[in-house]
Amino acid sequence: MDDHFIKPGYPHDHHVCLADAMATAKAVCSERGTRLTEMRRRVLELIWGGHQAVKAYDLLEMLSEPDRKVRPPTVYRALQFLLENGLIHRIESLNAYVGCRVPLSHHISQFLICNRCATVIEMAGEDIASMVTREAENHGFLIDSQTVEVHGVCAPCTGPQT
Amino acid sequence: MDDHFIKPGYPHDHHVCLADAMATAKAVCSERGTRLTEMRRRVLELIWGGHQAVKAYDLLEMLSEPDRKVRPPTVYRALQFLLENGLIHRIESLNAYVGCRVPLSHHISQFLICNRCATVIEMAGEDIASMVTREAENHGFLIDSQTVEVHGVCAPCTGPQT
DNA sequence: GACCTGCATGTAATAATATAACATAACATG
DNA sequence: CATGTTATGTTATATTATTACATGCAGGTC
Repeated sequence: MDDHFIKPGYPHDHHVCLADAMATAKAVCSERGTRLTEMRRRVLELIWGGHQAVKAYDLLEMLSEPDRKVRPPTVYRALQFLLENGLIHRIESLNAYVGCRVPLSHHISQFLICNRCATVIEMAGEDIASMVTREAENHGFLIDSQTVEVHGVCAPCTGPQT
Repeated sequence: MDDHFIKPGYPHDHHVCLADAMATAKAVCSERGTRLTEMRRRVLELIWGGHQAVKAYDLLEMLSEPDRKVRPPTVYRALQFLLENGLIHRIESLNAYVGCRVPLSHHISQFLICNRCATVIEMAGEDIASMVTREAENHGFLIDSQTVEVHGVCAPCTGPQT
């Protein structure tokens, strides 16, 4: 299998994902004139610690020191910033946050969520998105945002065969 | 427009929806040998009070009397029962619950959610569902359940024209 | 540099959503 | 009616998120 396309859930050199994500974030913010502050950078980095969705209060813990506790608003504000800038997604069915691979059209989200290993795979199903749009139009519905969340078992978790 | 197909969001004779839903629920439970108890029936009825999603704690309030307070577990248990029997859906992006129009395949949910009037329209997009399934299969992903939640503005809320 | 301004973060309190654990009641059935 | 099962009641608490107000810090302007 081509190494170039990373499949979350399979072993891979994750620090490439992380580095990529951070570089992209920097670029996006600089282009938009928004500030990727230390706190926001740390939160994004923690979320990109893997391909699992991360919970706000887990971030809180990870950010806190015994002496220096971080409080919820701090984390939620960083999350809001990252969401607004399309750098992360919220997985509604998990109340958790995951790094975005395509920080452009962030009102379209499509996820495969593994119930075993919790890995979240972001799909870029143009065809699904446009079919959803068409269906909505048939109802005279004006779309703001669309989300697809699929739960199940990812390929590595079903075993090598199948 | 044909009166026979009710469009949530448009004026209609809602007690037909309600009556339908309750009759279906009764049938489903009787067929499955599960019990539609008084509490479950009341919760379902409240949820079917309209085509908006209803929050658990709003149900709590509606069920409580000044003297006789209903507690969270009671409501959440009723909700769980109704979910398990495919009589309601949970709207993840709202933390709220809405009546199900198709109490069969309840691990496929597709909703149009109006940001203005909060009406939830359940779609039955076979084509969307199968495209999602196909896309998941391409990733070697084994589906348990799939959810589509689309936010935007429903037809009546965009005005009569458009 | 001194000063302002605006954005970012800190802090305290609390709201909103949901579950665990155990006690009691209602129901079905031999 | 005794018994096991399912449903509900009750208390406490866990989890997720926001409001409101105080403080700090980065960048521009004089």
